[in-house]
Amino acid sequence: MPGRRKLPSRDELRTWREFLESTEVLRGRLAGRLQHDTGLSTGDYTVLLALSEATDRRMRSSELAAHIGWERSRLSHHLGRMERRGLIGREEHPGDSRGAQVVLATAGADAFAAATAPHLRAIRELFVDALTPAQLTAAAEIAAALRAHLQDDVAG
Amino acid sequence: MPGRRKLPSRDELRTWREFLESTEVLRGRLAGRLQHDTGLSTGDYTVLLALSEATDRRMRSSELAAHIGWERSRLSHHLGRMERRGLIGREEHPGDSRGAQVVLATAGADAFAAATAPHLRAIRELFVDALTPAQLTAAAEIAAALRAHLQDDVAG
DNA sequence: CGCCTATGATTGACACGTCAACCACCGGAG
DNA sequence: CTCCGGTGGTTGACGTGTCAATCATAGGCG
Repeated sequence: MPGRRKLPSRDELRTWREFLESTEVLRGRLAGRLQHDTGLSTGDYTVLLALSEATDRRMRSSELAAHIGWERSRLSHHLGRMERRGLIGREEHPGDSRGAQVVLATAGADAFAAATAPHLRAIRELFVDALTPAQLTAAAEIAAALRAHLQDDVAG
Repeated sequence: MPGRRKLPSRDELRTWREFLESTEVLRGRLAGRLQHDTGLSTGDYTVLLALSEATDRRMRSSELAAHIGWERSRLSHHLGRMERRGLIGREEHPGDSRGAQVVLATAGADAFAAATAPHLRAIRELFVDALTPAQLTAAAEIAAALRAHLQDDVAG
């Protein structure tokens, strides 16, 4: 089936490059703003958000990893850095001494509380405000289509 | 102006999160495929592409940085790694001893030649094929809108 | 010519991510 | 009880990215 092996057209490629580049710039700009305004990285924010919403503000490490979609190793490294800064703590899991509990520290809760409004505002300013309502809808559809397609790609 | 300070709605936020996440997965999948198939990172590919298209297959370092939109420091680090692997070489610029010329090495040209078809095919399979023609057009428009908006954000 | 600033490029420190190896503990089979 | 595979989690090595500092030369000006 020769059709299956066709390479992308010039236009498709240009679309890809511009899509790639603009989303990369967007991501970087948002990260820079968060870092500058609040001293947190987007990774920090993701972890703190998950812990804030967890019952008792603590979560098993692998549970946390699954919840935010990170590899365990990545999370472990990141938690190490966050622990050094006093944002989170680690405690032994009662009943399974392999396990670790990640607990939201006071400094972490404070940092998250201070960060959330500016961060959401930045998302609105840099992403939502950039697009028309129709484009925003299209973005959601594209995201869904990509997710579904990439899912299939892994499975089959 | 209270309107200006409004936070994104739940739907807007969900769109943002899914957009962010799906593009991240896409990027990672493409990078993994390129790495696996050809031993090159996306950064390697970007640099090699630019050098391949340059007259005489060489380019001034800062020129290259501007062309691919990288910071000079980032490029310098990356070139160091690529030079170690024999993909590129560095020569003194004739007429400006501050300058460095980056030259495409034979190994680099070969690696790029071998990588381009698989990479383009991966872009088609993972990105182009995931979207309907209408969605692809929408993606191009979104990219353009984001680029324009982020441009303004820096300027004004 | 000798100074001075701007520019081209590199470096070092550090955050972040992936991969593979590893360690410790759990729980079941013999 | 002992062995053993599976699971939870960490570690080390290394590639990648950013920021700030540094260094050398270019090029103009006195």
